Amino acid sequence: MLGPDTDVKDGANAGRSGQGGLVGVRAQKAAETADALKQAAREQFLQRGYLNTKITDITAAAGRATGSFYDHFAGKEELLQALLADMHDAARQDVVEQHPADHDLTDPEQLRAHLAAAWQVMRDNLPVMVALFESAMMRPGSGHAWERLTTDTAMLREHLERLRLDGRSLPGTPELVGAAMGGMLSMLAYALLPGRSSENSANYSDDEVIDTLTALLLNGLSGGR
Amino acid sequence: MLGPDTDVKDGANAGRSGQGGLVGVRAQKAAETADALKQAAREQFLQRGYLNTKITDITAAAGRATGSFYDHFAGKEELLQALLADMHDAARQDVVEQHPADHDLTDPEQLRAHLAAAWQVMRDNLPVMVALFESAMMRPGSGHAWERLTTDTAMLREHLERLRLDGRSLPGTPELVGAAMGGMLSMLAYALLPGRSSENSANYSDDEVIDTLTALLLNGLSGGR
DNA sequence: GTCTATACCGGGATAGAC
DNA sequence: GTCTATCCCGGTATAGAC
Repeated sequence: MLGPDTDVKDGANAGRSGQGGLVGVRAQKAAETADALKQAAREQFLQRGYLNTKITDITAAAGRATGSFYDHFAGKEELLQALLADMHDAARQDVVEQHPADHDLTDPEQLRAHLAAAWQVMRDNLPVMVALFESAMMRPGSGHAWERLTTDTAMLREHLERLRLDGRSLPGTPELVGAAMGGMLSMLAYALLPGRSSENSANYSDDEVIDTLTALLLNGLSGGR
Repeated sequence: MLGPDTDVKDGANAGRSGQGGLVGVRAQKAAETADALKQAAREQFLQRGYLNTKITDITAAAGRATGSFYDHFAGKEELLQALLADMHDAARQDVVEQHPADHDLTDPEQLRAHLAAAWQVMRDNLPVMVALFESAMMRPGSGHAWERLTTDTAMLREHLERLRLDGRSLPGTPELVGAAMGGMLSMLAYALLPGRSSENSANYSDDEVIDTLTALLLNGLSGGR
């Protein structure tokens, strides 16, 4: 459970070594190392944070030598991009297939479903989320933070624009409202999700958080009255 | 406009140098240097971010030598604490005097006033806010982020608790709702405030932001209907 | 492909002259 | 009190052996 599996998986391919199939045994081992590094990076990012994680932390956790890192990635930044790409690949189909017909964020069930989905995505990809969060927070005034906020809430914004087209009046521009909602969501996620429940003083279940956000965003503090 | 004023202000006191009054001329010069360093730090934190700012950036901006820094502060962290203390001192009376009688966040005017006040405080103390934000974001899972979120929204939480005592039903626990609101606010502030308007793609006036947040928090997406 | 060993550098922190 | 000069460490990145 500690390190990623280091056992060689190319047994089927390695019956005759040296000769090598078209794929290449070495290439497979290389891919394994790259994967091990990525997996170790995820663990480390979550535990120490992205900025605090040193290259040596990653290689050590992966059980590889320091120098090996640079055989696969140019640096920490590039590794993060790779993780991001993996995440997108994995998320692509999910999003597409379960994002069907109507969108009305005014409907309690739909709003809740959207919030829950977003929350789940963040939970499932915490290491990457944390890393992106930190790297975006790094340059105030550069617009990076705002950029992330708007791109991450693109889907949300579309729904809000649809609402507006349907003649509903929004609290503000779809962009700003979406950013506000997204900021709220990601800030809470960053504050609550990464903590091991024992140590963290806050003890809210996912359901409780999502229920609260749904109620707040749906009817505000006045509770619809 | 570049560096802080280096002209000596103790002219009234320095008529006879060497002898020295009870205050001490050197002590005054020292205080000036400390102030210059703090002021320079604020500028640098805002421009480069807290984590990116090197000691040498601060001393250079203050027009002092590197070594001088350590005659006044043990390190960057301690400097930040000093800035924080200054901010609290300055903010103390303002908060106390203009925070009178009734609190009903359900009242549009009062909610707006509270949001506007919070926004203004953040704007007025951007460098410190940015620094605290970054340093809190640094250790995921440590609870630091959650801690900041809850302490920063202590006042908000109290108001919410009062609401609840008055029999109003809230979207969730005061703590969680307050954290959500605070997260939304600080995230937006971090994303919007530090940008020089020209470069940043987002161009929202303070009023527009506050109006939007007021409407969103008051009645939610459904707009009270 | 992966290792060990090491060069290299940014930046924090200190010593001692002025 | 402040400066200059320097030490020193953590951490990145590379070279070359295996």
